[in-house]
Amino acid sequence: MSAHEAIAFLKSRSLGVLIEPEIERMIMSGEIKPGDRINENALALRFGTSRGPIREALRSMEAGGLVALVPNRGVYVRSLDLATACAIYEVRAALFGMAGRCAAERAGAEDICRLETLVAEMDRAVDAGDFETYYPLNLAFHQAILAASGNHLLAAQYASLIKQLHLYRARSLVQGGGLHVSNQEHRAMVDAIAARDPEAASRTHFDHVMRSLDRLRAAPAAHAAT
Amino acid sequence: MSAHEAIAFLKSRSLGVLIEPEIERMIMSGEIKPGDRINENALALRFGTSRGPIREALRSMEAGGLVALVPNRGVYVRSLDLATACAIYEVRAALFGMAGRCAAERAGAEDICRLETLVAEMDRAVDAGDFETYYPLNLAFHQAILAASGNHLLAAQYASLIKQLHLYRARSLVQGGGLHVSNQEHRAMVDAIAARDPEAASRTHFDHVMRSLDRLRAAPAAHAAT
DNA sequence: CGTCTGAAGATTGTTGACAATCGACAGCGA
DNA sequence: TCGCTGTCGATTGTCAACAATCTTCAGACG
Repeated sequence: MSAHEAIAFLKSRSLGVLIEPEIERMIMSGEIKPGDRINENALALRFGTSRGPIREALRSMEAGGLVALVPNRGVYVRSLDLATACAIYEVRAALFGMAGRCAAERAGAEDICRLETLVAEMDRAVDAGDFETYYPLNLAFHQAILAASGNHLLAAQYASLIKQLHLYRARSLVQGGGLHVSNQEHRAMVDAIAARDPEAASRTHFDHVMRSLDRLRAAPAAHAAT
Repeated sequence: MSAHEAIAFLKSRSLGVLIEPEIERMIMSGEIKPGDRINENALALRFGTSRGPIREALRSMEAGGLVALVPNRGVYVRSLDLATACAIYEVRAALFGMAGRCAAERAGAEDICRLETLVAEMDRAVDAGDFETYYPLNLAFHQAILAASGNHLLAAQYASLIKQLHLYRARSLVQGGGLHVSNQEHRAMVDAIAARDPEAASRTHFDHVMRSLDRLRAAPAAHAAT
């Protein structure tokens, strides 16, 4: 498969496309923080390219909501306030509800099996108090549902929202709230999918995200002014 | 206000940003058709710029799902097959359901008033058999609901999906199906919002789009192979 | 007659340089 | 001392040119 990889690498050779996920990684890892200005020259120097591909990558990321373009002043990593984060959660809830509904209608046996396995593993992690294991399992669980929905656009849009949520200043609070043990909800979700009950699946998935939104709203407004 | 406009024009001066909606218009108007290849030189010549801003605009549009980038071969106007169009409809239904729910919770009196006015006008257009009037009213009605939802992201994502749907080859069929007089559904939607009933609003809005999806699926597969 | 090879033309991907704009700072005046 | 103005450095926006790649098409070969 190394030949395939090499071909794929050569195929995807347009520096802008290659650079974009790298800049995304820099944002997600915290190397560049929300509100920071991005210097095109510095990035070009870092990646050993000219500014053209950098600008292309940034324009693509702007459409994805990760950065904001300010004319004649450069691109800034977007910084989300509470209201915007809540708006994202609402959209996310709508998408996730639909994902549950579609999964209930279309999930294959192996999809359901995988979901049940993940819930079981999360149960074990919760019992052991091992949140280090729980968190990635939780991510994998949500992604497995999106995959089971059979709707690629749905999955892509959802992933885009998750990325944007990383730009919320007080996201640690959200993550902390997310660790709120909600595996009972997860089990209800899988049960609805396994029962092929689209309505129940839609409701449980939707409510699952909306409860996170409630926790987000209830969290102390610990975001500093810019 | 001409001074303000001039200032706004100067402010937004980055050719890429200015060019992007222009290319969109060319696609929406059918000047460029789905599947067509876009020649950067031709566009640059047409707009009197160099290829740089053109490429930036295209990269942004690619993120919006209007065009597809094929390495070393150029950008193509995306062409949607039936399955992809259905996937878009599903996401659209999810978003629109959420929009109805939010509108039921947050719409102002003037929002509801506007919605009722639009439904009344559509009623009149239907009675008169004036579909030429009905169609833009229908668009305005949907947009008014998105505005009443108070969620800008929701409105933006919805608008993006509508644009993408224009790329479906047999979209005339969809539009024809859309002209299927559904003003009773519209009235039910507004009633649910006016009654401040989020659940009913969510359901009516969601079903409204899903019924369009059913019509789309039922339509004869009149799309030619590429 | 069909297929393969190779060169020509066209188009994309990328670069470095130039012009325009913005923010900061020193200097001047009240 | 405070506010205004003009200049300087830094950065963005844009361009024209170069290199690499792909497509096309003519011609040779089996």
